[in-house]
Amino acid sequence: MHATLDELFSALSDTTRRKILIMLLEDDMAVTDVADPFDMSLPAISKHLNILSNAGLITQEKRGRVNWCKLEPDGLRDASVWMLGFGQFDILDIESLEKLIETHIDLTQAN
Amino acid sequence: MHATLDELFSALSDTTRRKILIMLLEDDMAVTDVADPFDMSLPAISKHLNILSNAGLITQEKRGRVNWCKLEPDGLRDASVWMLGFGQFDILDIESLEKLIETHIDLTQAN
DNA sequence: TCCATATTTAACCATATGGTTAAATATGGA
DNA sequence: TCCATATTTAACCATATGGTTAAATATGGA
Repeated sequence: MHATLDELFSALSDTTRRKILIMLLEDDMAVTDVADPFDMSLPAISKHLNILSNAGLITQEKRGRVNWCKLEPDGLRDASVWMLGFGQFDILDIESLEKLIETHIDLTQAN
Repeated sequence: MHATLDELFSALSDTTRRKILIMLLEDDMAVTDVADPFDMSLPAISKHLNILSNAGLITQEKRGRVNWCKLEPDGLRDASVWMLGFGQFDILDIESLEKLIETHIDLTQAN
């Protein structure tokens, strides 16, 4: 039931969907609220959310009549692994990568 | 003339194209040689190569009648930046990321 | 029970995608 | 000059994608 890399990258290849992911970084959201900032019909957003679900990037949980969308934390993993495994470590110069990690560790220890 | 993230992720969302990128990691290749392992017509491969070019993932250089394809080292950068900037640093657990970096630094210094 | 709210399903449409084969083009070499 | 090799272009095709509107469905609340 693992999403394929095709599904993953394909899900990421649409601006609307990437924006939705960023929004969900903030907090879980109902479908209607996800749709709000977009100049697009609700069914269109519903379809985008399905694509994100199938790609394993979000999960949806129906409580009452509200369908809550939340980010799936591991969703990007396979794509990241492919990109790093691809071996072009210089993609991000190592320095800025290290800085990111340090920041992350600081945040982790601050917890 | 920068490729969009849409183009980038879309280019990566096809198995054939990802395989081509891996092949080019080895060495630059002529179109015919890229096509060889695939059960697919030459024009189909030619189109895939165009998509990879437009996404900024490869460059092509015509020498004589041969069109040489080579990996564009920075091609994945924007996609990586998006994914890291997305903030899910735990995608790859930090430890394995650090190991990758150490390995990379070792290789760099061995040069 | 009945209406409002939240969301999905169905039917449709235009365009994009990934493939095909046949023909065109350009270069190399005898 | 003429053929072979390398590749692209053109025309086509089936299916996928991203959108629409209208109708259906399910739950909440008065």
